[in-house]
Amino acid sequence: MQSQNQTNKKSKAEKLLRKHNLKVTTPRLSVLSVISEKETATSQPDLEKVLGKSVDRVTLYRVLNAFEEKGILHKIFDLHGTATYALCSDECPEHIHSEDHVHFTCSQCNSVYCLNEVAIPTIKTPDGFRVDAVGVNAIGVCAQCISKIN
Amino acid sequence: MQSQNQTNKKSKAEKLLRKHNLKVTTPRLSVLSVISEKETATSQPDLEKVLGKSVDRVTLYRVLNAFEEKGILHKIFDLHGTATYALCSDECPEHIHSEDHVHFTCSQCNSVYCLNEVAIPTIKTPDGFRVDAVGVNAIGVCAQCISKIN
DNA sequence: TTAAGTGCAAAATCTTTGCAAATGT
DNA sequence: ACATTTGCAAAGATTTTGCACTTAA
Repeated sequence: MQSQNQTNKKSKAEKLLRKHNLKVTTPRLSVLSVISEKETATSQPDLEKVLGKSVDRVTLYRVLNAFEEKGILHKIFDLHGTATYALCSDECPEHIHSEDHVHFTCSQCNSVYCLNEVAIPTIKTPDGFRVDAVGVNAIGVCAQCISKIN
Repeated sequence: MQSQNQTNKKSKAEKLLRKHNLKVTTPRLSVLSVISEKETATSQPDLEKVLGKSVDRVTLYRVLNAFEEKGILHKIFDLHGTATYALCSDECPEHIHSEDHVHFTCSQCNSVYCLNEVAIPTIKTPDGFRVDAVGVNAIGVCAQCISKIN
């Protein structure tokens, strides 16, 4: 069952890469694996820690950039301006990242959750501004950290 | 009239500094001057450009950090993750920056506008999450850039 | 086979830290 | 006069670039 799961994930990742004309390589699979196993967006430093020396730092930069370009991942900045990455929910058109869902950032553990279920409110901006997308970032304490605090 | 304006601004800035127990120095006044003259949040690189060599880069870092700590400025990250700074609307409590207003980021010119007038909607998060603050970031095209496009 | 991708070394940036000199109160 | 703040130099960290070697298709 565990291995079944692994297999599924692996083939999913492979399909994803092929769909975007990216060659299936070890570093790319590793990155996808780490990111898709986490519920929260993963920061670049975290990725480096988890992947260790199995993936070169420079390669990591290039893999993440490629994934972002292709619309596989989207980049969110946490409270400290550190880049974090999460799988695009469905199909992000390349180079356009609407991010039209709510991000929740935990001020304790610094995790970024993508809350796809929560609806985005409509914002009325003044003037002659055109709004293309609205991102909502809630800051607070996530369930895990709340239990730790108590 | 111009000089009258200058004088007003100057004394305003001075009061602001004194209120927060910060000494009134040339670099600090320069930074406040640049930031308060712009309608949009100013990025650190922009500040460096405008201030030139009149203010040391390291000093700029420290001035901005001090201002953020004291609640004089708040820090927003633009689409590229670059730190930008804007005056806190009223009185931010020190060290806490709820940013309880809407930010509008122009995808053309990368400017960040603080829309103090627009109300923040209430977000209902699931689970056992505790929400402390909600930030809303609208992405689109600002009035100036729209006219350029046409 | 061959174009794409990786890893290493090295450059270019960005940010922080330590300390002596300058400045505001 | 004295604590703060500044500027410089230097350390640390982050990100980018160039190029030879490797690998997937």
